[in-house]
Amino acid sequence: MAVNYNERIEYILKDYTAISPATLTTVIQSGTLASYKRGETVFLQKKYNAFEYFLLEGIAHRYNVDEESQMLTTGIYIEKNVITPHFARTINSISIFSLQALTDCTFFKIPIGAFDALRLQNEQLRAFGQRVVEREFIQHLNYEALFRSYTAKDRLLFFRQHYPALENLIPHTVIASFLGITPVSFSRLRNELTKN
Amino acid sequence: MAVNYNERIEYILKDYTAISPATLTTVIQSGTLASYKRGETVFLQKKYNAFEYFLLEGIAHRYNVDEESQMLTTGIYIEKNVITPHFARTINSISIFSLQALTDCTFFKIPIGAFDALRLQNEQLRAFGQRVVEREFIQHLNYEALFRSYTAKDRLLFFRQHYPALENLIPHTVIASFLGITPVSFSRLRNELTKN
DNA sequence: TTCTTTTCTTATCAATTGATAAGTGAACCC
DNA sequence: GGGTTCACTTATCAATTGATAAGAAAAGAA
Repeated sequence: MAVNYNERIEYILKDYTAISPATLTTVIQSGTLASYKRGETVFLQKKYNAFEYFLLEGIAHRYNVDEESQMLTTGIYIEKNVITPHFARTINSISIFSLQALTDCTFFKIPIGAFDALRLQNEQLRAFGQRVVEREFIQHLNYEALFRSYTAKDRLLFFRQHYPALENLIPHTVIASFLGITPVSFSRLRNELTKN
Repeated sequence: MAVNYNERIEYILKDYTAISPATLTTVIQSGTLASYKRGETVFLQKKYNAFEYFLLEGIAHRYNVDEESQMLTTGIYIEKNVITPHFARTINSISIFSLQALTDCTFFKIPIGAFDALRLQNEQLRAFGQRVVEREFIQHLNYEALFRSYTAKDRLLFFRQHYPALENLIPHTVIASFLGITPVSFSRLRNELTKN
């Protein structure tokens, strides 16, 4: 079953705001497709990057590496979603986290200069960019509450609601890291929740 | 001892980027001072707000109220700092959190329209705005790691490093909420850490 | 002042989570 | 096929954290 990537770009844009056919065409012409195999890195923390990304197919996660070279997952992206925008994940275009494909992935990527130029000309794309940022902050707010006042079990239930079926598709170590618990605790909670 | 508020506005601006005397004057003329007594609300979640704020004197915190009307503190602001910028804390100028004075506070507030206009004309203020956002995201990243992979004791130590002496100035319930632990656990950790 | 209220501490016990190690099963390599 | 590695589970025990209640100290009110 072949995936229609242009339809997915349209889906993502329209998920945030109204987009005319002309705008859609302009966006599609401004970027290119990029595919990554499971495990490959899309961009690296502390490295230069100057693209916006739409995740068209597959699952990816963002992570940071701490002093003891332990990987910490701080976000998970599923298909038909935008990756956190460039301005919010870089400083002077230097990434503050890494992005890795957890399954085979296809992205649509647009050079940041081209996208900024489009936004200047196009009201719809300005609105799109603004809505993306708004959702990003709402999510941020949810997570602030989630990690401060919910138990690990609650966080797993939250995860299952927001990322259904993902538990069977990506490594449990990644999910456990994302939820802020050890893989052993994660397995224990899974066991406990299936008993009910 | 009287506080020179203009000096503090200058301090805050220059803490982020170079600011000329002319720019400083323009900023000062664009806003007004606003004072709040301890316990008073500066702005409320789900209410309209259209200002940028500099905290010149005092301590404030941002919080949200959950389903069980429990207050959850998600950020603490100390004097000579900017409050999270308008675009990052509102959706269509509706606040996504509340801000409350924890001690008597004095803010410098600028209507968002006036500040946006200044930024359009003034390269220094554009840079200022950008740096504020950058620091905001860096802090966000720190907290993502802090709550996912550090213990409550580590978070308290982090808090003491970043907010020295604050433990004696604001309610412990606020700090405990901010750290994601109960006030009882907070007291226990304080006790444990003084023994060393 | 005295009384009341609020804030913080301490104690006890239960529940959650982590650390470590061993076991199971699947995937992969030769 | 056998053997190895990797991912997940399960078990045991220790450490952390929460819930509840009671006590001590500080702040406010009359």
